[in-house]
Amino acid sequence: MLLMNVKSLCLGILTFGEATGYEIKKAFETQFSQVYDAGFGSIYPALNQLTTSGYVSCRQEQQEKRPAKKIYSITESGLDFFLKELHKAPAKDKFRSETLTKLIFADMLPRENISILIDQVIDDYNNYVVDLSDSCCEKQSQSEKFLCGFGITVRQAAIKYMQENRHLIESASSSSSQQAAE
Amino acid sequence: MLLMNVKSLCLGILTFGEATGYEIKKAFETQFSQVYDAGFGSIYPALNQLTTSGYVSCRQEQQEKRPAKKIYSITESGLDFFLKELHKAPAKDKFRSETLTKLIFADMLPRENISILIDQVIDDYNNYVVDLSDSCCEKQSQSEKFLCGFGITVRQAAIKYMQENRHLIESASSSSSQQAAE
DNA sequence: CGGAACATGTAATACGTTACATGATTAA
DNA sequence: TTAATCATGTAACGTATTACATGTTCCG
Repeated sequence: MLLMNVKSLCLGILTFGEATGYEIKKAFETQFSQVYDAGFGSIYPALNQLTTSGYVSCRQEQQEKRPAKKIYSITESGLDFFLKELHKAPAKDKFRSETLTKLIFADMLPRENISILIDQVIDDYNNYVVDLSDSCCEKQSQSEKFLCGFGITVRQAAIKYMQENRHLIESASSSSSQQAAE
Repeated sequence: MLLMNVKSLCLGILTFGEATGYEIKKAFETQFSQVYDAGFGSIYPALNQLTTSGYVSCRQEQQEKRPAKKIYSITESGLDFFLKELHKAPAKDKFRSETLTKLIFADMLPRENISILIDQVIDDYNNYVVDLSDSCCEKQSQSEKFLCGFGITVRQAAIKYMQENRHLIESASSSSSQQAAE
C-alpha cells in the first residue's frame, strides 16, 4: 500500500485525534487539499476496511434524529502501520495538467481558444494563490505553513512563466485547423 | 471520457502520424513524460478498444521472427472525437507529492529523516531539470518547448523554496517520535 | 553471455469516482 | 423556501497497475 491513498491518509488524519468520516472529509478539504482529495464514496469504505484490518476502532455516539455518529480512533497496530508507511521511500512527485496536455496539441486549436485556455489556468492559479494565502495565516503547525508556502511559490512561478512565454504558442497556432475543429 | 487518459492520449499521439503500440509507448516516455505515463498494460488494451470504437484503424506488417507489427492510424471519426475532447473544458491541474504529504507528518519523523527526504526531492527535481534542459533543445514544436520550459521553471522555483524554507520543518521535529518509529 | 531493444498481449488486482439512497437541522 | 451542513452508506463503473507469458535480435 502506498502512502498516497485514501486508507493511509485517513489513518494519518486519525493520528491527530479521533474523528468521524464526515470530519475526515473536511480534513481532506482543508489541510490536505493541496495533496489529495477524497469524497465520501472513498472515505467511508476506507474506514470500514481499516476497521476490519484492526487499524482503527470505532465507537458510536447516538444522536437524536440523525444517523449515529461513528467516531474513529487509530489503534496501536494502526499507528504502527502508518509509521512504517511513513518510513518507506516516497514515489516521485507527479504533476498532472490537462491544460498543458491540451497545449501540446496547440497546432490543432484556433488561436483564440489557446488564449482563453491560458487565461483560465492563470486565473485558476491566481485564485489558488489567494485561497492559500488566506488559509496560510491560520495554519498552526510549521509543516502546514511549509506546504502552504510551497503551493503559493510554485504557482506564482507557473503564472509568471505562462505570462512571459505564452506568445510562443499563441503565435504559432495555424488557422488551417479551424475547418477540422468545426 | 476525459482528455487525460490513455485512450485519448493514444489518439492524440496518432494525430502526429501512424504508430505501433511500441512507438506510442516511446512517445509517452519522451514528449508526454511531463504530463502522463502509460505502460504497455494500458496502451495495448486501449488500442484494441479504440479499434473497436472505430477511432483507429490497424494495418499489420509481417516481420520475420518477430510478432507482426500492428501499425495504427487515426480515422476520421477518431480525429473528430479527439477534437471534441480538445474543445472541452479542462479539469483543474493537480500536483501530487508523496514527499510533501509525508512532511505534513513531520512531527512524527526524526529530524534526520526529514532532512534526507528533502535532500532527495531537491535532488530529484535537479535531475529532472537537467534532463528537461537537455531534451528541450531537441524539441521542434513551439508547444513542446513551452511545456519543457514550464517544467524547468516550476521545478526550479520548488527547489529554491525548499532550500530557503526547509529549516521551518527541520527545526520543529521532536525527538519524542523516535520511540514510536522504532 | 548478458542485457537492452524490439514486439504484443492477458488476467488479476487495486484504486477511485459517480450516482444513487436517506433524512433532519439551521441559517439566509 | 432553498441551500448548506450534518451524517452515513452502497453499487456500478471507469481507469490504471502489476505480474505474467513469449520470443528474437543486436550490441558490448
